[in-house]
Amino acid sequence: MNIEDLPLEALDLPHPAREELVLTQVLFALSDPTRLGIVREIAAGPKEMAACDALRPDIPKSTRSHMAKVLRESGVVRSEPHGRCRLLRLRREDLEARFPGLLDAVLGTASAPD
Amino acid sequence: MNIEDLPLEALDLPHPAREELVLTQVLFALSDPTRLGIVREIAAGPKEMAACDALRPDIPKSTRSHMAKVLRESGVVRSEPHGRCRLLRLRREDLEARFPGLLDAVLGTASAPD
DNA sequence: CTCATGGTTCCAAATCTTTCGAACCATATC
DNA sequence: GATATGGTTCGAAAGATTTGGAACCATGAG
Repeated sequence: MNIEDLPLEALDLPHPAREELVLTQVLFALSDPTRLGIVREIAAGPKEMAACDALRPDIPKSTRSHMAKVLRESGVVRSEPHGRCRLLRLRREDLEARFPGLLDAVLGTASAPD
Repeated sequence: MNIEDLPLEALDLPHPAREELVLTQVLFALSDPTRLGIVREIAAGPKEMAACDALRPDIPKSTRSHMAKVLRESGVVRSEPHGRCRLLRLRREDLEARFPGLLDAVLGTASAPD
């Protein structure tokens, strides 16, 4: 059974359903360089929050958590418990369904100097 | 001679050059419902600021001007003097060159309820 | 069970954005 | 030239977002 098939309620933090995604909120979530950096990092596959370079240096826990929250609440990312860590997964299919081509366009752009 | 061919310095307000466009700034400019509304309105062709529905109701001049400014400074829009008015023009080619597919993806989405 | 780790929540401070009045500027029309 | 119109700029107030410390929670490892 795949995590995608679980009802969203099964996860311990609230995630918007696909139909609830709002374009302006998604654009806002992606409009911050650090958050966009996280998204780029998990584009190739899910990644533990603790392993994200964009979150690592010396950023306090609460700040990192807040960044993940903005991505989660906008529906860009799914955050699932994974042992002691949290796995961040890009909600590719949901985003593609609601906003076709958007993610590819955003990720397709060379990352520097954003 | 086309406005597109003029050096940016020829316009009375500063516009970033194509190479200077920054993805996160563009996304931020588009992440506000009113500003996105303006962009949708000028997607089919340039439009006078004064004719934009998104700006019309009872919004004070200074507020409207500020909204146009955010779009202009991020490079989403070119604002050219046009008689007494100002013509807003979507910087399609520049955006397409820097962020291929982004604008289509953003505009392709049904506008409601964003 | 105990501890370390990774993360969340709550809260307050700092920062950034938005809003809008007032003053001002430019163009078009009379 | 005078006036009306559409817009900019400035500055201040209101509102949102971001940052980070402290307390807390859950899981995995010992």
